[in-house]
Amino acid sequence: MPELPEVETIVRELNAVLPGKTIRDVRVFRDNALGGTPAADFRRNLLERRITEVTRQGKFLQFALHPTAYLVAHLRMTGKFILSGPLAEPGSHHRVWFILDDGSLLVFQDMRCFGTLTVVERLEDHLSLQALGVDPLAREFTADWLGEALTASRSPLKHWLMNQSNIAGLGNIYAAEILYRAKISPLRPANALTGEEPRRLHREVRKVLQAAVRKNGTTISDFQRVDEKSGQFQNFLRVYGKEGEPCPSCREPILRIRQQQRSTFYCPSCQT
DNA sequence: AGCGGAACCTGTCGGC
DNA sequence: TGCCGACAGGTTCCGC
Repeated sequence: MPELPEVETIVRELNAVLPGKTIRDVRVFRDNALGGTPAADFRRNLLERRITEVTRQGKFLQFALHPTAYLVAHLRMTGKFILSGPLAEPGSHHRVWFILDDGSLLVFQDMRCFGTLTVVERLEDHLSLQALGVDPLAREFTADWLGEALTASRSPLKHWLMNQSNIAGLGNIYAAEILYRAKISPLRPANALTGEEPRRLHREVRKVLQAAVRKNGTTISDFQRVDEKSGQFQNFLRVYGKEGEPCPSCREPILRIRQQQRSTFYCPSCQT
């Protein structure tokens, strides 16, 4: 489900309310997300820790805890964090409740059970975080860096953009939207870009992500913010999910193809 | 290095 | 109505 703009939206909203609150209790209703850690250990590692800050790296959320440790979360396809008042019973997709010292509830819910929750002492201990590439909203993500990085791979661009060890945070929707706006075919090998193309791609990565963050992300079927409101960027998508509809620029029908077992939407006439 | 396939789960939608 | 396959904002592992 969520890509960088959706995770960024959640992080901002959590950060507005969680810092200063202490985890009084943890209730695990289904433990798929814990990666084999026994629920009792998971609970004990979080009990009586105070949340100091919520940050993001790529699509990972990081809850910094006092006096020590981090809760690292990945929402995968259908994970959500919802803030709630006290509840008597868990909802059908509630997996974990974090009960806070003011009586409120941070609910981790996840229909498909792909999401992950991990507690580590130091962020350096989290292998998946260590494998991430540059965050596209960070200062290090420059046009020069991108141009250089692209030369190292012959992967199709769509695949390259979604590889989290290159750029951390892009997924299926934004990769398609970025390539459309940059007028570059998703099928082109990464190292085949020439002239101004890397610079154009860099500009669109930044522009699309920043615009999507301003709209609080994209809600297609079920992305929800912390307060259960929707994002609004779905109203600005130009190709994703629009197979057969006319390209906004040239009126040719948008195509849908299969790449790496995912749908890719693009305009075969504008994107070359 | 890169690709296809399968796996992890649940739900929805369209076709017959 | 009901069954069945395809598909879904993700990642990882395995074999060629």
